[in-house]
Amino acid sequence: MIYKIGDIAREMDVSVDAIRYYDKEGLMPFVDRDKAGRRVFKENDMNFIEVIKCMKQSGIPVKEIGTFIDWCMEGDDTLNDRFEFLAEHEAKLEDEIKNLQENLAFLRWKKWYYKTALDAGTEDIHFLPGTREVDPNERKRYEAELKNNED
Amino acid sequence: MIYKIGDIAREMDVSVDAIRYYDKEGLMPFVDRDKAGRRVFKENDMNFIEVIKCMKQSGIPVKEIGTFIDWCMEGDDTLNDRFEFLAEHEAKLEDEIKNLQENLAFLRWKKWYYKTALDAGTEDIHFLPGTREVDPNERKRYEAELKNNED
DNA sequence: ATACAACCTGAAGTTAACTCGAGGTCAAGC
DNA sequence: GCTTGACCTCGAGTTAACTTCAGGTTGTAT
Repeated sequence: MIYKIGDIAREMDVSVDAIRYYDKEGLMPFVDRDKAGRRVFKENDMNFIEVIKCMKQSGIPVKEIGTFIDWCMEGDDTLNDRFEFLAEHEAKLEDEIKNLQENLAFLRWKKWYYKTALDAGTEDIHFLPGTREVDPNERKRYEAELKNNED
Repeated sequence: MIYKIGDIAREMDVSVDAIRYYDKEGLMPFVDRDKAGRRVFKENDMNFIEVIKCMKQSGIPVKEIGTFIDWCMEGDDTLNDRFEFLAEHEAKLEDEIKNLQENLAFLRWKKWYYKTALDAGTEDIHFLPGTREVDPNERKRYEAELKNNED
């Protein structure tokens, strides 16, 4: 089975132009061409495409992915480099996920803040009396309500 | 308690220039100035700073954060807009986290791939005999090993 | 046979989010 | 009184990752 650039773009969920850009930046040294000069991707190339897609989505810059792919082309001498690269980015991704989960918790508390304000018809319910300053205890009130709903 | 731009930069973990940029882009209409023209952040401003930090880290573009902050300045008429904004980004963030977790799982399988290759001294152990094409069964072998280690 | 969609290249353009440089103000410490 | 560090503005420069444009080739369906 072979694939054309459009198939790859669909598979990676990016534009055809983006694929050409990746290729130009050295992410696809494995790609063949047909006699008209069109890119032809083989079945085994899909392993690389999967790797590139994953790394892109994980926020690894194109140049770094290029380094990794270069190593893949060089053979067994670079096995350790590749392993360390992955281990490093595994750790980074773990951190990022943890951070995003904290951000998500924060967004949820703010959502509660606005839901309750909306129910009351005004944000005043969260302010210190007579001011427009947020009562520092409101967050605790939310956390308590959260715990309460865990039954 | 009041804070200066350097304090805010440290708190948000970005450069002082970045804070000035955010301000210029309309993210900080609440900030006061001292008589020398220096930015002065009040205790209540820290609520906004927290929101901005969270949204930035969640990947929300500066312009969109600006829209949200504008709504905050406008009062109770925009409560619903703000609630919907948060609900929308909550959903996006949930999706992104799910996606990153899948990417993390993929990175881990690739790490296993290279660890085993490293132990064997060659990537050949993952190739179909006589080729340089990855054996499609290798991933299943990894998954099986994963399950096995769950004891 | 001709239209059309899908592919190609090279070069220029775009956008977001900073970053840097030049030139200046101000308060505190020596 | 003078230096130093933290702040200021304005405007230009940078970078990554595409995107768009102009002009051209192919293979297939009507």
